Amino acid sequence: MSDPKDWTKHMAIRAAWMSFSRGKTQSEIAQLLGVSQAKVHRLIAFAQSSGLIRIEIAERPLECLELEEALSETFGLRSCTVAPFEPMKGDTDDAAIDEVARVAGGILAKLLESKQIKQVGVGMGRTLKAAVVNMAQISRSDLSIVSVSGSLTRKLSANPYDVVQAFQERVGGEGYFLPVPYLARSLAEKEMFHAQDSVSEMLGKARDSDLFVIGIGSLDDEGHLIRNRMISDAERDELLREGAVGDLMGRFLSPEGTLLETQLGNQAVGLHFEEVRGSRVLALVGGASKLEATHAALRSRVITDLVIDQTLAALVQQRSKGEQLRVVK
Amino acid sequence: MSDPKDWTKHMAIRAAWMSFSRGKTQSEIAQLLGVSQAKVHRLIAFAQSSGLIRIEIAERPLECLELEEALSETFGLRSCTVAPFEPMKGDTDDAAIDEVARVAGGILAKLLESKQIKQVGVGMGRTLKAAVVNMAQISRSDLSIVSVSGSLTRKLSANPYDVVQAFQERVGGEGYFLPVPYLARSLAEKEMFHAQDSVSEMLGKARDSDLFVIGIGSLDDEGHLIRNRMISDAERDELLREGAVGDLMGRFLSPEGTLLETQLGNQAVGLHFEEVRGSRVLALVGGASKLEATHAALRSRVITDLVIDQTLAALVQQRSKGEQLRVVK
DNA sequence: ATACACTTTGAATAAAAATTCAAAAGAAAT
DNA sequence: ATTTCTTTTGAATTTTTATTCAAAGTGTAT
Repeated sequence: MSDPKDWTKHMAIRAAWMSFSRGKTQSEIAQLLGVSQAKVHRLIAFAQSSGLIRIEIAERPLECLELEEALSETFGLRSCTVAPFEPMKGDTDDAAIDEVARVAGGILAKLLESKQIKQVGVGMGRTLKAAVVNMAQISRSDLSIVSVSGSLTRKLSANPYDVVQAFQERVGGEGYFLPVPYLARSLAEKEMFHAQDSVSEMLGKARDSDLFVIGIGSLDDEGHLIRNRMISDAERDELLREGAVGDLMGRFLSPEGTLLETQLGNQAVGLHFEEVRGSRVLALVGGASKLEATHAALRSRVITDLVIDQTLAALVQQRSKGEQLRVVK
Repeated sequence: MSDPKDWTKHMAIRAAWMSFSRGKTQSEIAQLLGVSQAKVHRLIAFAQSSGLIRIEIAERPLECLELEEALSETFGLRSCTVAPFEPMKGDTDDAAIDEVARVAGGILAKLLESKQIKQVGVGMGRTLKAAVVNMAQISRSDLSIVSVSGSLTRKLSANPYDVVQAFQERVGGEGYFLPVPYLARSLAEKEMFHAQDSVSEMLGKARDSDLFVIGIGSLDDEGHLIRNRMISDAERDELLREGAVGDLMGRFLSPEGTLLETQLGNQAVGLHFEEVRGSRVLALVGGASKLEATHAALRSRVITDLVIDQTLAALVQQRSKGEQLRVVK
């Protein structure tokens, strides 16, 4: 009780109960706690930011439910969850990603609480990382968390190592990751990695996951590949010229959702998306800038479960309707 | 979407997401929804009051955890949960009961979500009713909910019928209750009831419950027996003279937690607490006025699991320490 | 149609929460 | 011990939320 960090947490919990459960005002709480109203505000803010307080809304708006049904139907999904997100002036793609992460955090927690799933394969990306951070603590020390791709990337706080790490913190299971790069420098280097026993064993293990949780990468400036300098601008331009619209587990996709045979795609160290086809694959994606990539990824039919924000969902649905019309013509 | 009730709910859900998840102000939401700020406030208030929004605080204050441990130890409880409740000027026992109900609602939902429990026996009382109302909706259509006592009581919205009903609404299972009075008018009448096949069958079924959820009754003006005119003032005085401090499943208790052989106690139609000894018995109790009754009930050692408010818990703990000292002396 | 009771609405206002800012209190380095 | 830099604090203020109240709307009985 003397540690100042513990004291803050303890007081934050007391303040949170008085505020949220009893409905007392910050001034009343301040009086009881012997601090200022501003301090009470800070305590409650701390409680919220450190995840001590979880606010759950039982239902999603009709608009979302409709999109869920439409997308499930169009892309043959086993489940689809559309995170409510009505765009308002002043918010960017980041806000959409936050919403997806929040909703996905709840879904992941529920999914993993049942002991059906014994091993999850995880990809990389900002959305994924945020979703795991938003996940409530559960106890699943029997769960294995395996990275499906190479885990060495310069800096980048959303790298596989980091996602696995965060996952482990929340569920208490065992984490595995590949100490090799995400993208090899050459085909030869990639083959060298894959030839190593430790790597192939790891990938073999990853392949056996009961659930894969992955992101969808876009090729614009917002995409993690660009943003984190995993590919150069020249390489990006090359990919765009070849018709790539995004990546799924490090492999590049055409707008039709088929694999684009490129040099760079073959340099990805990790599971190929064709290797997980047929397994349960949960994709998390948010932000309007991911439209092309998401549409392509869904058309690949590898994804079985989707969490997506409302705005992007509406765009994808609209796009797929357009495609259908064009085909009919 | 044209039904005004549905419209309100739908808009409330939209507003709730924007407010709680996105952190938008009511004015921003009002603009998007095309209504006034006051309306947005009302929509969010509606969402909260109708249970669409659930706020969970991950941990309880240290004070509560300490009391939980102390009470578990003293009264041999399998589990004990102390609902945070630091008394502040202006709140009555009702506020404490609310807190117990909130916390208990969460515990019940979690307990029943696992399919371990196939049948619950429920008692009566305000606290119980409130706890069930606070329970999140779960799907357990295989669950049986059985009243452990007679269900006919004049008015009184916390009667067994009502508790079973509310329970059923939340979990979707089957509800059973006894269409006989809670307290018979005489011993003869009670025996007549018990002699009926339907009644004895029902009680037999109730006895097989995997979990009993009950309240603890006090004999002061706050107690449900008095408040709802289930016993007359004269009867109450008689009970007090005989040394009764409260009731457990309709039977009256001495301060030591032993059964008080009284006329009235024998008129209770329903399971006797001795019939559930050894089973899992979850008691819910809140409010400082229940001190004597709670202490006695815990001493009976029938209760295995307890949800209690912080203030009452502290009082009970203090009282039991006093008793111990007196014994040592 | 008209009167009556009862809701629902939003502008205005009161109350509470969030932020700002300057002062005080701690650390870290000299 | 002194200086410097960072952090923490609460009074004051701003911003947001909650309540009040009068007006408009809705349904019902006559």
